[in-house]
Amino acid sequence: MAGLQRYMAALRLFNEAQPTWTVHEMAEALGAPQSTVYRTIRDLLAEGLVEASTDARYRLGPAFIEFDRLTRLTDPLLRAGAHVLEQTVVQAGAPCVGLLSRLYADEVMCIADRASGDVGFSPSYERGRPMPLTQGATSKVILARLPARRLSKLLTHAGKGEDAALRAELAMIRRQGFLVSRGEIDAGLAGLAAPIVCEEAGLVASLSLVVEAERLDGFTESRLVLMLVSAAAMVERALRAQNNMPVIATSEATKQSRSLP
Amino acid sequence: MAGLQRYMAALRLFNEAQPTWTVHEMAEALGAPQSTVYRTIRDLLAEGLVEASTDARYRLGPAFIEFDRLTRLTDPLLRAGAHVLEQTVVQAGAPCVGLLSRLYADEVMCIADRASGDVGFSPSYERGRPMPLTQGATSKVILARLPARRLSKLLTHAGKGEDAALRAELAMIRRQGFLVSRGEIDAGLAGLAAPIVCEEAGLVASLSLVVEAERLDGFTESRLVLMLVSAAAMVERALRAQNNMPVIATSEATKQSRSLP
DNA sequence: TTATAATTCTCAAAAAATGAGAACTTAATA
DNA sequence: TATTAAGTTCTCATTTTTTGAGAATTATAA
Repeated sequence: MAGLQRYMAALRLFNEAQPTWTVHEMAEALGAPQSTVYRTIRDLLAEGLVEASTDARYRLGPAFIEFDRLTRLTDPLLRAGAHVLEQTVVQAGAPCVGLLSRLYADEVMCIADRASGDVGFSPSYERGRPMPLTQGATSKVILARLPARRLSKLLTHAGKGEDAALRAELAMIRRQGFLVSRGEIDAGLAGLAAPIVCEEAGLVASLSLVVEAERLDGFTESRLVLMLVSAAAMVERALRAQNNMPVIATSEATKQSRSLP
Repeated sequence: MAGLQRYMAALRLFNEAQPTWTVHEMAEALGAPQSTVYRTIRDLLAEGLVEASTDARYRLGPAFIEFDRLTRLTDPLLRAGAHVLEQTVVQAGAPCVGLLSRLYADEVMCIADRASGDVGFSPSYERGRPMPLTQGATSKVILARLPARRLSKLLTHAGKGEDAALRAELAMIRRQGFLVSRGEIDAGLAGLAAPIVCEEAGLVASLSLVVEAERLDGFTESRLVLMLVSAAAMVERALRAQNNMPVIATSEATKQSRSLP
């Protein structure tokens, strides 16, 4: 393996299940000789992408925290949606976690989460954690609004190309404009999601709420869905406003977007 | 330039001041032909480290959010300190921002920040933003506790190797065990910081609070300093506890390190 | 100390990156 | 629709880097 791939293959070894690795372990996992892995690690160390732990182990380094901040400042969905996300959680008026999520490779990843002050649970969807494409309201509203070609490719890749039930469900979600699911990801929790689509930016995402399923009576469900759909529309408008002006926020751009009704 | 450096040089172009770049701009900035830059970008795209923006521009990609989460789950200082940080901010009983910070290359970077509910300011120190080594309480308490050799190297590198006043101040901080500074980073704000040192982990960091300078009367200052110093000690203990129980608890590693005094 | 593990270094062979420009795509325009 | 122009990928001979095996060196622990 060559170039960037070699380095990324090494970095991708570090995961929740095994957050620290020895050179020996990495060499085994990558099928490469130790001398090569040492060289790889040396380069990654120099860039702050990994750092030495104890006992000759290595872990991911602080550079990611720096780049994460820049991503946070840069990502159009975050810039457009962070404020709405916060409002949504506050206005939900019940213990809940709000999520902004998007496609990431062949999965869906939450890029911002915001809990109300009083939550006693933590959903599997959380900032930076890739989640399955075809499970949960958060993911499925995104799938439902994907361009046909992109969807087909993704589903095929996920081995769900022939799943007629899923296709039908996605069509239903597209008509309905939102989705509520119960216990599909976490037992006892319900997800409510609305899609966020911005053609100009080639962006399909979702705004969702996770609440305790038993607290979600019919009235609350309707109220939260209405709120979510409106909030998603606000994010869409903010995205469009962004697109009509450069990403680099000059003071003028800031003024303009603030003056929108 | 070769290997990882080439890719990182490209990624490091993306910053707060210019968060999106065209290939043409990058080629100019890197002093490389466009064909080379296109290849670099193609590789970075494939890994999710950059993504296409509008108008043939590129921005940092979502992979950093994923790695950031793993870093958050992995970093010993975060694991040991996140809870104490939250407690500290709550117990401060005044509008404030709490920070956990550490060395990062030749700078100091906050790796966790936590605002009390009622803050009306945002300090320059924030999660993921590299800050100068020699300014602000947050940075200076770290410098003060660095091993002599490391400190000299860093100061020389920063062009402050001969700064006798700084040396004297650091000696004072070392004796005192904390530092309070006013307006050194942000006008109108004060920083209070205590060092966090864990030899076993080769770690020197700081726990700090940022408050409005005018609200910081003598009594409050003493109270907050006491609290910070205690909180820092708690983080240190948590770090030591972690070190006796490696992140991956293989039975052998556990046995070995537990036998440490 | 000695032993053991961790890390860096050496070298020729193999593989990959380079740069200039041609070729191809895409989006906007006349 | 034809025509640009801009963006992106491709081609190929040359240069540069990476590779792997093991030796050499440097920490670390008994």
